Amino acid sequence: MSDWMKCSTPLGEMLLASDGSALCGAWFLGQKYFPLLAGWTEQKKEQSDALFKKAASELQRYFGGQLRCFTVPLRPQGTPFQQKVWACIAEIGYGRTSTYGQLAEALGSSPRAVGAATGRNPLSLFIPCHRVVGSEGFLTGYAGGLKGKKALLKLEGIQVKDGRTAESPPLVQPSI
Amino acid sequence: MSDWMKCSTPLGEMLLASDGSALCGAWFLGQKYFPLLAGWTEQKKEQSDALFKKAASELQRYFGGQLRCFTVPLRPQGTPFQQKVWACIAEIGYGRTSTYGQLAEALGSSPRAVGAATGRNPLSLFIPCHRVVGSEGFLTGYAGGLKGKKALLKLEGIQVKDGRTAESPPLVQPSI
DNA sequence: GTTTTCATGTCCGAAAACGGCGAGACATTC
DNA sequence: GAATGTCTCGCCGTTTTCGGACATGAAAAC
Repeated sequence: MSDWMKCSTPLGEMLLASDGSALCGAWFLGQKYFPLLAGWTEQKKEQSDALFKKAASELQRYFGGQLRCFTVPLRPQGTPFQQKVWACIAEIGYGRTSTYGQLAEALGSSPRAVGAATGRNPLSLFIPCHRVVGSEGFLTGYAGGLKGKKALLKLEGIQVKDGRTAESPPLVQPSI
Repeated sequence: MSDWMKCSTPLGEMLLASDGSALCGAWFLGQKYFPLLAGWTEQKKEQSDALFKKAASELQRYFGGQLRCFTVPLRPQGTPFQQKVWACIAEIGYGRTSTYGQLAEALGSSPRAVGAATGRNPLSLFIPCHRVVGSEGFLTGYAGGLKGKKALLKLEGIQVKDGRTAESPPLVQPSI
């Protein structure tokens, strides 16, 4: 149950998906995990349109450096564990980073599992998984490519040098 | 998401479950397949109460021989295939029987698969799976015990002798 | 410094096991 | 010959099991 639209960003084209009342997908074209959603009733079309409009506008402002916190309603779909991971990631503030290990500890899970769940994030950018890096600050992976991850971190004011973030052990931090 | 109540019948105690707007479970205590339903909001309590009242009353009249067709709204939960099987079973009229094989043929499936789905019927009595017997009329199985199945068939006017129904090849028949 | 080795939790796909059956093949009775 | 009984095998949807694959990290070995 989903409507979708394309939307272009400095990192390449994205696909936005809505379930009628909230954003449930934001993928880079051609990224690895790309669930195809099915089923769709005409009636939700209008609400989706409004949603997309807002999402696209927020993206634009984000990339312009004029927005630090998304307000589109989000409803990512996944397993209970994945939802928990994504919820944790959502709390990492703009310009901040956290590590797979830290998230794992907070969740009483393992870094590996967190990594896997992070990789399935259906809401690139909106759920800021680009703010999650390896324990030593290495970027390790991103749906939009490591170059994309680097660009995003730089946009948010985080130095990336030699493939890793500058500040040694990054900290979790609630958003403003 | 379900509220429930106990209810006693000549075949033993039953548990009735509601999802707030329809009956979604009617199990004999201690039967094999007994899905535990979770989650429940207070607000649906009242509707459920009315539902249960009606269900219990219909059961009583059914056992008294004064009711041949249940009218409580049903919403059994199961896989698509199970739903189809249960829908088929629901069409076997009072005092009639069908076989696993006949149902299988009607569904383009196999007797074995139909048997399995029948065994998971969450709405004993309301979905009259006691009217489904083996190809030779043998009773083969029932959540409330074979004795219960026999008693129900007898109540509906079907002879059971030597563990099998009298009329040789039973027929499918729409309810009145 | 590196590199290797291992432990880890979760998810996914494939494969196997399991039924509230039935039909056909035989053997065994009258 | 029937009429009965036992056996085997096919049937097909579900459930269970198992084996990898991972956007990791910590410790041990060079």
